[in-house]
Amino acid sequence: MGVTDDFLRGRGRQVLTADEWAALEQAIDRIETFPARTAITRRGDRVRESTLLIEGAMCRYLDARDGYRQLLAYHVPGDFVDMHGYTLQRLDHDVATIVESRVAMVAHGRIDQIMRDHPRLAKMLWRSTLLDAAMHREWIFRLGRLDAAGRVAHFICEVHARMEAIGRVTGDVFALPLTQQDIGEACGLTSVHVNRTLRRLREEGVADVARGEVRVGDAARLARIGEFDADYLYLDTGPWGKIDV
Amino acid sequence: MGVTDDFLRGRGRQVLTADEWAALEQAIDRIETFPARTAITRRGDRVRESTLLIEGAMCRYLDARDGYRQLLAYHVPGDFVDMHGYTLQRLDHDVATIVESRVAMVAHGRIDQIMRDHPRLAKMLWRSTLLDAAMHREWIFRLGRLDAAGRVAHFICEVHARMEAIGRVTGDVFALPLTQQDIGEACGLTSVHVNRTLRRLREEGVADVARGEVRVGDAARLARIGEFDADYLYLDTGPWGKIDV
DNA sequence: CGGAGCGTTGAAAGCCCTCAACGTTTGTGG
DNA sequence: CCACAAACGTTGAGGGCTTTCAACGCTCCG
Repeated sequence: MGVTDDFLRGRGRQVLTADEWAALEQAIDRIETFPARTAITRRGDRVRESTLLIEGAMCRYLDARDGYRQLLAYHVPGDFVDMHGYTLQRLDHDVATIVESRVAMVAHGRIDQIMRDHPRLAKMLWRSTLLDAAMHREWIFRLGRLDAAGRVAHFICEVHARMEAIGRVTGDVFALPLTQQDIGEACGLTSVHVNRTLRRLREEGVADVARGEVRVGDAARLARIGEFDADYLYLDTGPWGKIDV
Repeated sequence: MGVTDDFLRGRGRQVLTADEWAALEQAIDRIETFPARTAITRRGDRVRESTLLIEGAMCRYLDARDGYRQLLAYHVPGDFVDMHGYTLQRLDHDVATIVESRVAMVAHGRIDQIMRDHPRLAKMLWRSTLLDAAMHREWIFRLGRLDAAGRVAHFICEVHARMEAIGRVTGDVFALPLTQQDIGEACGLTSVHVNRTLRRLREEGVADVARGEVRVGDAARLARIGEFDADYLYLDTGPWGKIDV
């Protein structure tokens, strides 16, 4: 059982052929550990390898002129953080750790090999980038159509579902090592308003976000506030989408 | 010169091998025409083919509880509108035409063949979905960090750049067959406020949006208002990203 | 020519931001 | 182990941007 096990966990982990499994494991060049709050890649950088998050938490963001930033994605263990860099070559945003994180580095040359020799596996990597896009779409919806409570609730719901999928929810509690400022940057809100919003959610028994943890008090209500439907995470179909190439 | 020529135009159109060209052309099952304002696919639908927009304008969107919708993407000729459906199988959003549109239908079975036999071509299709994701990210930024004028300006800049790339800008004018309501749905604004915002942009000579057309008066100023940088469209690297598989 | 959809404008209300101050937690070095 | 500083969290007041509500003009098409 190698590090790619994380990539498959919670994604259905259907049968990999021995060949495919080996190709995925061998694609990993090395494991690296980055400290908390560290930028891994900058917008415009040419990238020659992609990173699979094994342990920790990471994010992607764009900077605005006024110094604030907009989070684009939040990453949990098992996520390919910048697989899109394989084909696009240059990143259009920054990538950073939230807490100390262990990541597997995958050289793009290895992915070329997978593209040539393992079309099913290639399709799975493609799929991981499409899930990113699906989450992006839901973030657009969140920012465009929901009010502060809805945005925060939607964000919590998403992370909850994804943490659940990788077995990192204990009871109704899961880790969310973000400051209120971070949550604001994800939801297009100021940290002050995030504070007020979290207080309301807490007072109403919907969710308690504090000290890097979330305790979900009323998941159904939280989902309703955030107009959340986990469909877009495609948790049911697994990494292969039940089809063959 | 077949219909896929559109797909390649403005994307750099590097050399395709004769085989790859043929595979792409043969992947097209048929051409269909849909009337204006018609939903092509609904959220949750299982899809077995993808659509390449040849002529017209299309969009993708999510519905909110209150009846309003949030646009997720705007599509111009040459865009693969739902290539992600190939791997995800089921759509997480609706797809519709804006005006009457001619589209090429590509059966997913044909893409399976391309995955097996034409890794370079497969990588180009993958790439097209990654460009979608890059645009999604920029939409997140737009909604999360910009005010009304910034959002509208950013949106206009994006469409301008993409229309330019496919040779559909004449002077400083290009087609944008959207109502103010549509623009609001793209930018997370009400149509009333879009109206006021467009008036201001018009009065200041920055851009004139009316009667389904945009006349860009001051592109530099427009880009500054929208904090727009076309990097994320990857117009320079072309469909192949200058690498080989 | 009539109607429906779209565009335009004004007034008032609401949500979120800004600014400011203070309390709390965390981490670090003496 | 304590002290201190820095970052984070909390709360209040006031202001601004956008929404809501409403009315009316315009355009286009049947």
